[in-house]
Amino acid sequence: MIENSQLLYQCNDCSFRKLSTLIVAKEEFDTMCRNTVQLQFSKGETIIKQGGRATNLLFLHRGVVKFSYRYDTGSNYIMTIISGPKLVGGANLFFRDINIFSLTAMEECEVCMVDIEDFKRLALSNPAYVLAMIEQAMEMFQHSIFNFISLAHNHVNGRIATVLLYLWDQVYKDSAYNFTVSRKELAEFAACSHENVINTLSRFRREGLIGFEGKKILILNHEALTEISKKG
Amino acid sequence: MIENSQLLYQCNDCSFRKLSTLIVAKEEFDTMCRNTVQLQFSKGETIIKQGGRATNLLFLHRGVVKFSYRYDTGSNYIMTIISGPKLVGGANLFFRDINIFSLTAMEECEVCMVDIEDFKRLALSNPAYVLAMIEQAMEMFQHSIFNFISLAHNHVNGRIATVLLYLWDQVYKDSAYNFTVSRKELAEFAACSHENVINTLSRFRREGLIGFEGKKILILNHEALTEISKKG
DNA sequence: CCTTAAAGATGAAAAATTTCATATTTCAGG
DNA sequence: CCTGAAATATGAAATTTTTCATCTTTAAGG
Repeated sequence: MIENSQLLYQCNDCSFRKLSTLIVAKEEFDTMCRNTVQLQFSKGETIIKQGGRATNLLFLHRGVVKFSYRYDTGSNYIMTIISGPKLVGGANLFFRDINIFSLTAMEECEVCMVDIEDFKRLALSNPAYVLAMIEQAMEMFQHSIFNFISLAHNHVNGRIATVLLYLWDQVYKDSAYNFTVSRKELAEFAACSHENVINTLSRFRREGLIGFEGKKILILNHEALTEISKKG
Repeated sequence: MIENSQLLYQCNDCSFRKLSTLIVAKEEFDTMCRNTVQLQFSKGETIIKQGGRATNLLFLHRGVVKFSYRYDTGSNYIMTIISGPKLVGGANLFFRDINIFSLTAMEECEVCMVDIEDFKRLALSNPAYVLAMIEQAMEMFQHSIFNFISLAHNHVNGRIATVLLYLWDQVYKDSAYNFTVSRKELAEFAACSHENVINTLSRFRREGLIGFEGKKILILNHEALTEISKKG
């Protein structure tokens, strides 16, 4: 457990700790966390910077973050968006020294940064723990892959439908946050121009597939969108 | 070691065994392989079928294979192409029961199929071995990711350049095989129509960037192609 | 409350891409 | 050697997508 009087919340409530201590002893887990820091990030803040050193394993307690890749030309591509509580940093943190992507808070986020060496120390004495953590990280990866497949196969229509459904079903459903991703971010996620996103969203709204409530996006016809996501 | 008088080749020469026994004892490795089978696949044969059960860890000794995803509509997308010797099946085999992709031989292939339960048994007693294997599998994954990023960001020009360079640098260079991927397969890899591949390859040839030698594709101007891969 | 910047919206022109029609080449099998 | 299927090639029409110009709305700061 983290020894700090100014903790944002108590480690007893931590879902990462609960999950981990199903496999490793509480004492072992708390030893791993002796260099761990709890951090808070506001909307738009960079948590991990592309090109920087990967020295921590990251657990997202609360909030929504995006993984993005930036080109020399300045354009961005969003690989995936996820909400906590979830282990992040399997793909780009586990076994690479340098971060491939940036990680940016899309909502107020609470994060624990575990020292990667402390994690490896525990991992080497607990093979089952490694397997469980990798499985966690893979889950996130698999979602990105299906998004990529949609990208490779579908036209913008289908790509935007896929992205909307993913965000609705996997990220914002049952979450305290509103589904309020900007058109520009949706464009970076669906890999098209932001004008195309704006047009497509307008059309989806005219057709009654989605609705707007202020900045919030609502899925009104899940089946029809699923159909578009698959076929078009 | 596999006890079989009709082995395609001897386990003493196996690079998977050499790599593994840097970390685990020879006896442990050979115990893991007691249910392992050596198999040979001809060009076009399916090694692993999308939707089928994932019961084996796969080591590609020799040959070239493609990972592909098939839609209900019948269209294919090639996720990546790799050449042996390499561990395959990290992403779709390690921690999923059902294969997400198909694996198809693009050349004569020699493969060892290790029972996943036998692997897990060894893994649970050797955490360092898990880490090493995951790292192997991640390497392959990272290549797919950069290909996906090119897909998301570039026009067909750049995507085809990226794919050609990847195949030339990572798959066919220093290999006994010829770079003879069909236009249709290149299209499935670069996510565009095969006509577009044909046109683009013709243009690249006219501009002296690539050359054909029978069915074989040659990269003539690596720098120029790299430029296109980055900027276009 | 005003000002300004950013986000959202719309339509037309330009560019990229796919589809389709058609032709040629290659290659395996009878 | 012939034949048919598959791969390669080419060009034009149709479609999709981006780019650009312009405008409105929203949100934040002074």
